[in-house]
Amino acid sequence: MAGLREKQKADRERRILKAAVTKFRADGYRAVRIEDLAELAEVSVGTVYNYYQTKGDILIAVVAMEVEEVLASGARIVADPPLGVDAALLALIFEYYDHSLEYLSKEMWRSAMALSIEAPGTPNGRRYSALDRRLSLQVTDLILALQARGEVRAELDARPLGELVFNNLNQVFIDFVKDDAMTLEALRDRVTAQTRPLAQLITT
Amino acid sequence: MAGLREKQKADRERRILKAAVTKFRADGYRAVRIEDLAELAEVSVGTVYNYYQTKGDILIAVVAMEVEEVLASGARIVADPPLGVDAALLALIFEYYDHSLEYLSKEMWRSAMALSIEAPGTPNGRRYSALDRRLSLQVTDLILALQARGEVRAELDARPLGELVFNNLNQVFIDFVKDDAMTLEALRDRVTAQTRPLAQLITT
DNA sequence: GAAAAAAGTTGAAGCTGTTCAAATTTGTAG
DNA sequence: CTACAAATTTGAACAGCTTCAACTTTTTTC
Repeated sequence: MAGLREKQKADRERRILKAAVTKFRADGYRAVRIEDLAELAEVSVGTVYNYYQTKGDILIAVVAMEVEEVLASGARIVADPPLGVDAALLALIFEYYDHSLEYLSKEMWRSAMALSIEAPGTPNGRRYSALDRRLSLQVTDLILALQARGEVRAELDARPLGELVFNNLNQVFIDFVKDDAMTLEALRDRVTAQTRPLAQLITT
Repeated sequence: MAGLREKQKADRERRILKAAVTKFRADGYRAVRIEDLAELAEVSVGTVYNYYQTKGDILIAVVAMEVEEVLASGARIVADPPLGVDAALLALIFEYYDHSLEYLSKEMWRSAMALSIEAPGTPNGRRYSALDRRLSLQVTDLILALQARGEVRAELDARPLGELVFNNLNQVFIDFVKDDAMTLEALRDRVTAQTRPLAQLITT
């Protein structure tokens, strides 16, 4: 089919998303007004709301692209983890962390996290939470892979362990984006201090 | 001194805070307008802003009262923890959880958490983060107490371990307030599944 | 006790996310 | 090609948080 209408629709949505990525990174999520996005995307304010339910919805769409990439990178590590429990866990965690600021500023992360907590029932919030869950499952998958290789004690239940590790790395990441002065290196150091002793405890 | 001015000032602040507690619990943080608080407290909208910087600031003040109480309860457990590493850790965690909904609804928690993440530099955000830090330190203190009693391996560093346990209980609590259908019992079960194996690993 | 200064209160105006009824554009039928 | 229907766009209107210049109350000064 690909009628004129469909083509224009897809084009408008693309333009709005592109405007959002550009503006959010340049001026920060907070400072950007819907009117600014509409102007840059060459549509009206009402049209923006035709494609995205709220301002937060636009941000989540941007964040989701980033997290999908990270999940793909993580899958490669789970498929063939480095030797050693601590090395494997930290490789996955650093993969998450190191890519985190590639497309998103700390301010954008803060806003996205705040949105997902404040409005968990909305499509936005659900979408963000679903991504979190997939990240958590990926950590569990890694532990399962390490158990299969005989590196992690077989009697331990991988699921709660994976959740524990993910919850910790996620909370440390929250602290990281809350503090504009904190470097990626400091972030790595902190998570290492907490993850390594655990890794040693669960190693066979 | 206690001049008339000081007395009226303290009285107004008290009335605003009381109005906030009442209204937030009754109608939810989101639904309450500053105008509603002003009306109930018998002041003008402008006066509310004279005592609190933002709407979020009022919420943080309410939440802070709650967390202070929880810290006091927690201190009693740290002073004389139950026997057994898992029992002691879970006693402290349950103390936190069980009191959490006494004065605050899930919606209020969500809003407060979102605020602290979104605006970490404001007095509000800093205040909330400081409370989190004190909670985290309390968990570390408990582990130190258990080490002193010889129940936790002496060679383990209590600080990162305490942070790990706190980060996990905090993240699980976030998931709890994000899901209106989740019960306190389910919350306890989840944190137990994750904390107990760790407790066993660190036990002497 | 009156006048001046200091502190605090007030509510209308400003700003920005969101809604919705009218207008426009695109697709379809005869 | 014209008339009609369906889908989409539009921007003015609305709501609620926040600001601030004018006003009121309390304190200080003489």
